[in-house]
Amino acid sequence: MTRLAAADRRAMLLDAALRVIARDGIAEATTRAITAEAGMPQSVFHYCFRSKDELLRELITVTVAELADRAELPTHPLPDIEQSVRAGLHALWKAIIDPPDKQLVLYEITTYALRNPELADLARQQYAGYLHAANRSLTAWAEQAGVRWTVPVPILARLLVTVIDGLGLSWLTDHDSAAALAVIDQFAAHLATLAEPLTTSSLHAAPGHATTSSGAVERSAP
Amino acid sequence: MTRLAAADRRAMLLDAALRVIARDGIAEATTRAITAEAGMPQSVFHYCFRSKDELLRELITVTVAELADRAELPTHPLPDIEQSVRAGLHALWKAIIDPPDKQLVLYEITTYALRNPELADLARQQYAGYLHAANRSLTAWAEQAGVRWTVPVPILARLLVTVIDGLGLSWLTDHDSAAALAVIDQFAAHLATLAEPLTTSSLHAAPGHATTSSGAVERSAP
DNA sequence: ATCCGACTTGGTCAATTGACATATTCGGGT
DNA sequence: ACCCGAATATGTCAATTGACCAAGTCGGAT
Repeated sequence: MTRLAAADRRAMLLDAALRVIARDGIAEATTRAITAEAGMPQSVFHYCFRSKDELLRELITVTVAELADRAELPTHPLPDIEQSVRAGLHALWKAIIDPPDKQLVLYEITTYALRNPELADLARQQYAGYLHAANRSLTAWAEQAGVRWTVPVPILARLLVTVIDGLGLSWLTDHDSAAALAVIDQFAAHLATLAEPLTTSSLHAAPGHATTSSGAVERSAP
Repeated sequence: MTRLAAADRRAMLLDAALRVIARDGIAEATTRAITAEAGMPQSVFHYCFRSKDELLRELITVTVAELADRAELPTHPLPDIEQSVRAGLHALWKAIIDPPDKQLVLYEITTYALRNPELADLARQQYAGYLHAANRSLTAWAEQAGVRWTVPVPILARLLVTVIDGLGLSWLTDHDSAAALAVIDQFAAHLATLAEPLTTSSLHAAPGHATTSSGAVERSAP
C-alpha cells in the first residue's frame, strides 16, 4: 500500500468509474462501487473529489475527448473516392464498437449529461466535436481522391455523424454486425455519388442534389 | 375521491410515470414521485403493480407500441418517388419530435431496457418493429410511385431507421431543426436515386449501387 | 339488509447512498 | 531529530427508496 498523490488517485477513480459503468450501468456507479472497484476505502472518494457530480463531469470530459481523438481518422491516401470513404467509415465504425462494453456507456453518458442542465453544454460540445471531425475527414478524403463534393460539406458531415451514431444504437439492440456493415457500404456508395471530378475547368456552379434548404451551416437554429 | 378500478389506476400510474420520466428523467421516477404525480397515496403503487420493474416493463411495451403505431405512415399517394419519400420522412420526423419532452424518454427507456437482461428482448422487439414499419413504408412508397428499389429493401429499411434514430439523438444535443431537415431532404434525394422505373420489360437483373455485401436480410448474425 | 371481496389508506422497515467528521499515519524539508 | 501538512482509515448520519403490513372503507350481489 504505497502512498499515492491525490492526482493519481483521481485518475484511478476515474478509470474505476468507467469500468463500473461499462459493466453495471451508470445507475450502479455509486461512490462505494467505484472505490471498491479501485480497491480503496470509500472515504477516499470525497478526499479526491468534491462530489460525485464532479467525478462524472470530469469523466464525461475525458471520455468525449478520448473518442474525439480516436475519431480523427488517419486514412491511407486512396485514389478512388468510394474506397477511401469506405475505408474511413470502416475504421470509424471499428473504433466505435471496438470495446463492445463501452459502447453503451456513451449513450448513458449523453442522456445523463442532457438531464443535468449544468452538463448539457458537454453534450453539445461532444456533438460539435463529432461534426468537426466529420468535416475534416470528408474534406481530406475528397482532396486525396481529387474530387469535390456536390453537396455542402456540413450537411454531409451531419449525415455521416447521424448514420454512425444511429447505427451504434441499433447495433446495441441486435448485434447484427453484418447488417451494420451492409448499411455502411451502402452509405459509402451513396457518398461516392455525391463527388464530382475536380477538373481545372470545374469552376461553374456545382449541380447535383442540392436540397431545398438554404445553405445550412453547422449551427443554424440556436 | 371516487372509487376506481385497479385497471384504471394502472393506466393512470403508467401515464403519470411517463410524465415524470419526461420531466425529470428515469432516475427520478421513484414510486413516490409517480404516485404523487398521479395524486394518489404511495401505497397504491404496490397494490396495482407487483413491483416497480413491472410498471417499467409495461411502460416500455406501451410506449413502443404507441410509437410503432405513429410510425405507420399514412402517406398520400404521390406519383413522384422523391416527393413521396420526402413527405413520408417529414411525417415520421414530426412524429418523433412532436412532444420534444418525450423524445429523450425513448433513449432512456432503451438504455434502461438494455441494462436489465430480462428486458433486453423488449429493446430488440422495439427495433424489430421499427425495421418492419420501415420495410412496409418503403414498399408502399415504391408501389405508389410505380418504381422499384435497386437495393435490397431490408438494407434501405435499416438505413432509414438508422438515419431517423441518429438524427433524433443529434437533435437532442443541439436543437438544430433546420440542419435536421436538410439532412432529411438530402437523404430523401438519395433514396430517390435508388429507385428505377418499373417498366414491363424491367425483369433483367437490377443494376445500380449494389454493395459488396451478400444479401443481408433483417437478421443475419445472431 | 348484509356480507364478502375489491379497493384504499396511513404507517413502518430494512437497505442503500452521498456526505462528512474525526483520528491516525506517513514523509520530506530544515 | 522533528514537525507540519498531505494522505489514509474508521465510523457515523440524514435522507431516500422499494417494499409491505394491518387496518379501514365502500359497493354490489344475494
